[in-house]
Amino acid sequence: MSCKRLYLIDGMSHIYRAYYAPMQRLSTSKGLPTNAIFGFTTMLRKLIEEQKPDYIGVALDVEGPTVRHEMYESYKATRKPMPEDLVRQIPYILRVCEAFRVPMIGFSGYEADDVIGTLSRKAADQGLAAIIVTSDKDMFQLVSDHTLVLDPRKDNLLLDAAKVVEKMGVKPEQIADLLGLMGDTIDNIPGAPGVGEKGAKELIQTFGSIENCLKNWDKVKKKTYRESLRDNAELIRMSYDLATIRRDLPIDLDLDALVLSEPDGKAVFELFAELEFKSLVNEFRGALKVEAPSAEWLSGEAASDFLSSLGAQECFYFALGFRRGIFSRRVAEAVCVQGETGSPALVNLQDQPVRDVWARLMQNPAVAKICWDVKLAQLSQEGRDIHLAPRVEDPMLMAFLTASHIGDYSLRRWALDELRVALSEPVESDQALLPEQPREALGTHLASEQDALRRLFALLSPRLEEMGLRKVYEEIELPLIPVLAEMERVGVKIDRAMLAEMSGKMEQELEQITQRIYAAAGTEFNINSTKQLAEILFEKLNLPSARKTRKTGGYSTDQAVLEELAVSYELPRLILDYRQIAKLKSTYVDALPGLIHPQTGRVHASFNQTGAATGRISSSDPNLQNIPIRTELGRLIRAAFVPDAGNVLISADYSQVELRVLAHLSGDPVLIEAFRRNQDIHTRTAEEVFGEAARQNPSEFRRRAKVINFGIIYGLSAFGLARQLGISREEGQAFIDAYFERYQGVRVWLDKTLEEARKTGRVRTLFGRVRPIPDILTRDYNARNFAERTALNSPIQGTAADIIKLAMIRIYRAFKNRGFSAKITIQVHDELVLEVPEAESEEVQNLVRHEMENAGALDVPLVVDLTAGKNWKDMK
DNA sequence: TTTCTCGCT
DNA sequence: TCTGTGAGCGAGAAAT
Repeated sequence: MSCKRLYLIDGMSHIYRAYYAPMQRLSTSKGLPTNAIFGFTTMLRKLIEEQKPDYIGVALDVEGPTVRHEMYESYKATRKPMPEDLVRQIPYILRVCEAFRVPMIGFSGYEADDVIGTLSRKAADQGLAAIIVTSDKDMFQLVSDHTLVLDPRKDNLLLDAAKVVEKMGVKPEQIADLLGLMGDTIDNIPGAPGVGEKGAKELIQTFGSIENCLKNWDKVKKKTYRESLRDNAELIRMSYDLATIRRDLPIDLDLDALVLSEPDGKAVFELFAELEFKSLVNEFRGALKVEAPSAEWLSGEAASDFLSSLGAQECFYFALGFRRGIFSRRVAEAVCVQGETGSPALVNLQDQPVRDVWARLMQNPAVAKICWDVKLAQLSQEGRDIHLAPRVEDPMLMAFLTASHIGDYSLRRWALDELRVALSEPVESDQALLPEQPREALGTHLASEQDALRRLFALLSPRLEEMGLRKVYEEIELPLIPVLAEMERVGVKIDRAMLAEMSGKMEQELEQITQRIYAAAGTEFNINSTKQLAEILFEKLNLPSARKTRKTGGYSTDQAVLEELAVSYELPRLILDYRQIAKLKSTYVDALPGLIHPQTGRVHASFNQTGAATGRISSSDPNLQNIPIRTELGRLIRAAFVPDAGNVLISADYSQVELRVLAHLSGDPVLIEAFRRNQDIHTRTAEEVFGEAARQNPSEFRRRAKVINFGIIYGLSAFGLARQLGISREEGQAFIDAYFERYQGVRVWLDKTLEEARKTGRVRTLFGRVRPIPDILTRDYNARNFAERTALNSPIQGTAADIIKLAMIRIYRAFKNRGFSAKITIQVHDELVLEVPEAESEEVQNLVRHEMENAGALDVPLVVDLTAGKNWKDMK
């Protein structure tokens, strides 16, 4: 087609389809659903890009009754009102159209269909091709030589008159007749009673139109149709009118307004940022003007004078520029600093005299040092003897505390979301930053980071206050920074030779198992590939497949599935053996030696303070919180974690800390009494729930009670409990009922916590840490259930996390105060591992026990189990 | 980059 | 009646 093309988008049809599309739930961190907005946006962009329209417009319904309602009061009466979480998205969809400069057209009293009908006719009159973008069959009646229908859901299927006949069995101009007879349940158009799709098609094909059918009703063979036509002429005519799209509304075809134009980049960027469409934001990032605050490079005396002058201020803000050192650890080499008053300035930290002044400033307790990620600032400067001393402020931790469900606490993300500032990529290299990097680019970047963190601090500090988080921030998170920094700096010693030996043995064993697997499978394949394995098991060997994977629907080959199969077949058992060894070898035995620092000879993992929404600490590079212990083979790896000569490892473990927290939070008398008497909690639960049976077979019923006790903390269902214990759902429910019968305080607390979540949208730990629960009232069944479990688990897990954090701070301070050289080296949620000079061991053990047991002040005692040893495996 | 699997509390 | 049904993490390998 050589003539210009006008694309008329049926807005309502796309909005509804986007909303109901089987896409994963999409919503912003603030809880605004965005699935329909996202779907609509994707459709719009794809259409523009692929079709390159000359003219484009979106037709939308206008609120209020239409001529069709006047015609027939039941019109669309069966249609449910627009779902509330779609209603909320409509204004944003309008903003998407606006930002992309796609005109929206509606006409009061009529529907979007009528607007499209009218504009497509006018376009045809002017020699344009009109392309109606819709998935709605009603629109087929508009198809002609100059008007086509495009269905973007069906791979851009373009329908002309011939295709309509093929699909519907009638010509485009007969579609309204067809619909008039068969009716439409969605729009509640009645049609001819007793005549459905099949009958309507036949009648129209025979008689050509509704009028002709009515005229010749007596010639119809089938009795029901004949009588329906005879008795319902009025109804049928009205139905025809309802189904007929108007093509004569008094609206102009203003082609100048419909010309496809460039999107409003800034508006698109800001809208996508607000909607948290990450990839789309990136695409439009360039459109945003970065108003880079300017900062001047100072050197020599000017730099020293500037830094000295900051010592007299109340606070200063700084952003560091990093070079990448060993294992990607960062080394600070430049900094942009701004006082509470005055302009920012840039300083090269490679200059020794300047650095000395900077080091003194960093230790000046009179001035507050404000920086995004203080622990990183600390660790990236320690090689240069620069240490941060109180007071410090860390807006990153404020961000974490005020929005712990977000999960991303990069300055970049927060500058984007809260300030609508798109930071440039960080300037980082393996070389020295200066003079490698142009001073200008580095300076601009650091200045914009510094400016962003200063503004975020101003924003987040009051928010912290409003949310009642000041105490957690000042008494837990800030004091924890130096504790974690020291853990990372000290690291842990790994016995490289021991791991090398293990690796060799495992290699041999894997080789043997591999051969047996190939023999059992009858072919060689990549055992690590779940896809290839599934093919062998379930297609080649035809073993019964139990489950599909969640995302791609492939056959699952996880442990549970293989265990099940291993009862009857050899191959799955071999795979399980292989997997265990391969996992341990690749993840631990072979990976750990590579992380030993060449200078310290130790492994320095990161302990991330913002890694878990509940307030737990996470560990990475390597993760020291998942070193094996459950299996004998895995446990051997712990023997490679050793102290330096003359030192000993001490492990201090909270006993049942989460159930004790539950006892305190719920105030349940039975639970509290059990802990006050220092009873075995699983045995006690077994006796409470199962009564006499538990005394007959204590070990079995203790096992069941243990599953229930942990299940309660995680929000277990009858189904889950049944699966875990291999019992029926009904039995599972009976156990849960029996549990709550005995622990009524727990039931009350769970209900109260859910109520709080529903009322406030958040839950809190004992110490006030907040976890927002945005999905607690959503209509999405799965999402809501998930939110409920989160709401119940977070206060428990989070309070336990608060307690051990407080204990760590107390221990750290006590060590400093009393001059011990003992160091905390690892934290595993309810366990601390310390490296201690043998001479200090006994005193330190007493100290650690005391500080840990008194960190919580719960209504039940906190109990700590202490062990010591020459490696992390053999602890006694 | 995403998916699957599996190590820990 | 059924849906899908236990929290929080990080890492390696394969597939995309």
